[in-house]
Amino acid sequence: MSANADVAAVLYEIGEILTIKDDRFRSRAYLLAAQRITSLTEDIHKVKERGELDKIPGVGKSISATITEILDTGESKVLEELRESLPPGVRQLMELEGIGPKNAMRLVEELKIGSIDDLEKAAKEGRLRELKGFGEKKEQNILQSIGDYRNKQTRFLLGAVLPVVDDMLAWIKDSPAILKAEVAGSYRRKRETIGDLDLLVASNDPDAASQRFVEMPPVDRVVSHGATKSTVFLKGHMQVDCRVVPPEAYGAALQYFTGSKEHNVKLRGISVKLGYKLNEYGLFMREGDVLVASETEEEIYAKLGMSWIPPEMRENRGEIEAAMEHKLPKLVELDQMKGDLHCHSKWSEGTMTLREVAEKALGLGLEYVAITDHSKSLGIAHGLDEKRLSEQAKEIEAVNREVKGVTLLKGIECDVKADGSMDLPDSSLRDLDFVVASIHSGFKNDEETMTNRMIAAMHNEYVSTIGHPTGRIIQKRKPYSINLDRVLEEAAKQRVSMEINAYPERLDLDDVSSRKAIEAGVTVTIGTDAHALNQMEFLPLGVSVARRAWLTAKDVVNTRSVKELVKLRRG
DNA sequence: GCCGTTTTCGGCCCGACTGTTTTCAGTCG
Repeated sequence: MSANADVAAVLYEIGEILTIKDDRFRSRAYLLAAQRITSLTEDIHKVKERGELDKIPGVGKSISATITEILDTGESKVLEELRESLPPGVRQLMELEGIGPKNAMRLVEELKIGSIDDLEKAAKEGRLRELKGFGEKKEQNILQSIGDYRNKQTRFLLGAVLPVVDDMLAWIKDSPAILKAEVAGSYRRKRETIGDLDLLVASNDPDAASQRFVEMPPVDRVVSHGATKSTVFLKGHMQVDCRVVPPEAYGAALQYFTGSKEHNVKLRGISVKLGYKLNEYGLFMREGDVLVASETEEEIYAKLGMSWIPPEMRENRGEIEAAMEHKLPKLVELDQMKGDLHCHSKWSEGTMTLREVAEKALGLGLEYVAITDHSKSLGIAHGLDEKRLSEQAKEIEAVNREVKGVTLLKGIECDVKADGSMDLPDSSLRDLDFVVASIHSGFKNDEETMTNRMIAAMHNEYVSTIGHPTGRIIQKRKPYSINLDRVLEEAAKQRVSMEINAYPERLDLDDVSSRKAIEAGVTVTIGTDAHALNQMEFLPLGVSVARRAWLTAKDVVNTRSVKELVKLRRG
């Protein structure tokens, strides 16, 4: 899949530079094409071989030729020429909040500023105000932005912002001025990382509501504070934008601020064609500004001739077309999840006893949890050998007798050795209900080696699923090289599932690869990989990935009952 | 550059806030 990522990166950069050059429409064309290719589940080489590049939505003759050039030569003349046409330093300056293309160009061309360090020096010396339109205040803001930029964590893990959101909503809702509040944006779409939080508030007293917002305890600095729109930074450098709207416009505002931007642009284009105008206050007739819908998202989508689209799907990946034909899939829901299929305990590197796991599962409303401690090669994690595994089985049976209403499944997260064989003998695996096979070593091996290793593991008849199949750690470790097409083809043949690991740093497989798995005829299992009791609460994160991948209940093994699950055993 | 219930040319989404240019451009989402 890296060819898709490479092509998308080139198209994206072309689009970015065209934006700087104020070539709005060509820029949009490239950015849209880049986005469509990012979410393409098929290897773009195959599309090219079929001669169907221009059948990809947003790709026409010209971009199709550019893609061919990238795939054949690894380069793009269009991009090279654009890069050369841009004075050095412009793109770096635009990394700063408040500096856009216009000001970046002027700073570089008129003041010969070539980097953020240059800019800081000039601002401190008061030289920026030489430029028309720049004053003392702007200089101060630029210095502030440079400070933010140097401290900034670019994006936050979805799992890490959940508690921040809970606290914020509790504070906001505890005010009589505020009628409704929720977080929209990429948080509501459940992207794996979140750039900032978009808080939406319904109120008939916007001044009081905004005031309540900027007075939140964790606020470090107020960036802007208007009647209906305010922005703050929290301690820890997370940005939160707040919009206040009257309650009758709440649905329109929720739709608007949930995005994605590309989804909304497309929706507003369709509105125009139907004679409407769509903004954060509602859907209006163009003639005379007559309000058509605004209270709920459902009404707005309905007036545009569409089914309501779940937020996780709003990425302009074909969901609008599907909604117009009323052919959206019925996405898997959290309350359909009957169990957790990856969980550690004190027997290896977890911190909780089996009994605690069972009781926590009851509290979460689960019917079962697969106990999948590490196997013996992971000495550092106190992995289980044959003997301890059979001792653990006895304890599992005892807990199952004592704690009613939930079943612990006997399982293992079995290490896949370098040659693709399993770390425990079949005589041990045979007695288990659920086997997660995971690779924990040799991440630097080449694609052929890793792919063959994984495929060999799937040939063991006791393996149920492949754990965290790409090994990536978000923002820390790239996926190891595997040929996912080959792996999925073999998984379908061997009837082995692929895991969506719900641990916040992993979320592996990701949304696009999970979609690809289903298209290849492979089911997915969702596991929290919990090492502590509260980590069993990560299950919703895994469900979010599945929903972003358009998965339905039948695609996800966790929706099966214990009986059905045990029937799925291959060995 | 792409696209088509405005159809092969002429469109291409919409509004709030800031700073400073007394009427608006730039930036952001």
